Amino acid sequence: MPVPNQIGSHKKPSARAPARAASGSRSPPQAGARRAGLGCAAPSYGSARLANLVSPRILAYGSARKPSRLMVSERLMQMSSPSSPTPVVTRFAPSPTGYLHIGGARTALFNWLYARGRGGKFLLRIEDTDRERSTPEATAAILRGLEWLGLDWDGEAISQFARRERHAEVAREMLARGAAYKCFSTQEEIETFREAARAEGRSTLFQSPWRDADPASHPNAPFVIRLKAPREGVTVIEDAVQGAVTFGNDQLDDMVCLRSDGTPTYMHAVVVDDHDMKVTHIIRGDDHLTNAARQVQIYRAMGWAVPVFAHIPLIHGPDGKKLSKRHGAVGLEEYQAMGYPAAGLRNYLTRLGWSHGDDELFDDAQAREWFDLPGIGRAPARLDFKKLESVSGYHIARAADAELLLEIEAYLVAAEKPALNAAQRDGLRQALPYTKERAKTFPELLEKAHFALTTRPLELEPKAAAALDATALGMLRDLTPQLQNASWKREALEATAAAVAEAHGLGLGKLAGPLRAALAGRIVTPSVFDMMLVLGRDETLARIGDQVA
RNA sequence: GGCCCGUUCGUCUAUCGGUUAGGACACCAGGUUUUCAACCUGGUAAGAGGGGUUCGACUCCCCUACGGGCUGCCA
Repeated sequence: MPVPNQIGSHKKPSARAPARAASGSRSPPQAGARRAGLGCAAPSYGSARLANLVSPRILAYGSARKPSRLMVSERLMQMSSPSSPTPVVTRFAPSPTGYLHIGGARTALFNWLYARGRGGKFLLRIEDTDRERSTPEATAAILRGLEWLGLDWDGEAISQFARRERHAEVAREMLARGAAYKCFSTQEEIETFREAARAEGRSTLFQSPWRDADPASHPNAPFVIRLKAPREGVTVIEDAVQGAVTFGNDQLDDMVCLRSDGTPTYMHAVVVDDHDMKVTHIIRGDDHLTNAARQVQIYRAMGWAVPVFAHIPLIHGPDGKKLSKRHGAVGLEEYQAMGYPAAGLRNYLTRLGWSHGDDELFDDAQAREWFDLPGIGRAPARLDFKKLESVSGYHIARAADAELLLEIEAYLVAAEKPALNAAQRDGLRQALPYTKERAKTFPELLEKAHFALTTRPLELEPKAAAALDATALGMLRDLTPQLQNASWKREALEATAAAVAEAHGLGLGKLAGPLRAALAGRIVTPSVFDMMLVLGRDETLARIGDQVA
């Protein structure tokens, strides 16, 4: 687990490094030339590295069909080939407006897997520019969630809000480059424009009258800085998951980069931050696919290298609808509180919307090795708790006892259940080998380990009490002296029990039921012999004695 | 409304023009068994619909339907 991270550190070299250190070494921008010559009919990647990504066909005809996934993946492979030393840098950039959404957790997981599998970096950035909705509590919840899921990030989490000066600086530079302009239109004017457009059935995308205005005519009034986006041609996103996605530039308006109060918009801040953080691969929800087109225009306006985009489908609820609170658990913490092990959730979430052939169950090392962008599906996946349970059971069964114990205690805290006392912890530790193989969740495991957590006198469940009828008690009485002398080994105990049952002309099953009831007070438990081994001779005899007395 | 994305068993998915369309979860049946499980064996179950292209389409193209996203001085 990473050391607790501080938000908003200004010491972060990657965050505060001057822009020229990053962009100065890259190929010179060609955006200007392209805009003049081609009207931006073709994507103008500011980097030779990324130019590989685009097939000649796409470059020549922006509206060309999307290439097959194979074509895309081949180009991606070229990119990460040894000839390209660029280290992979991914990031997770949640808004701190609530809990960590399970879908967001999966996005973080994909980014983490991709970076970690390639010796790259996984960064965390908190998008807290919306001061109204951002809270420190939400940030803390996100960090806590990521730590629980086992997704460690490099360096300190970066606060986007803390970087607002840098965002403004870039906006001003765009202004200086002629790639942006000051817009003095008021919100009311824009609204009026939109209403009129709607009424006439025109596009409601705002067209500012200030786009080509003479600076001499600028009033002394508040203004926003808008991107001077190309109006002709198309913008193509070469997406590692969705393929080439083409947007007509007439669908993209001159978005606001800097608000009239001097703060950056999300669209602008992401691009600046991703560039400054040297992010090479942006893996995020496909609700950002359209945004990507607008963001690419900012990259081009600044002559920056465009990162690889991978827009992954969102997770849906079991009914196929967008995952929301009415589906039950949406926050990652709820999953911890339900008692799923982190490793199981990682495995399940990784497999949800991504595949590596028929592989279903794997550990982190395998996931890191196998995870790749072409394996990501394009359709939204539904949450299936049955499968989550199954996968979780697999991971509980193969977890080391010591770690399991720690995780179970953390679960107890998360679920707001009473903590284990020393005796219970010890009992659970001993019962673990006999219970973990058959539990899908921690509460289920605890239920099966109940016999080792409880103390005499046992409270009998009604069904357990019913199992202790006269015949049963008779057998238990006969069993007692045998147990006092038996060797406390599984085989010996089995033989002893079988002999007593046989003496009564019954099968072992007829004895096991009552014995189970006496030892655990319940009828759902591990093997009676396993329980006897865990309990020890004295406790076993005492519990039987409590019933036969 | 406009633009963009998606659609293989109930669910997650494999399939990269030629397969009896495979696996996993779930479900059903049987086996094993000291309960619940776990485990073993077997089974039911799928290419949204319609047109093309092709000797041959789940795979490529078009249309329709359905689902989702974007269309903000939110992120």
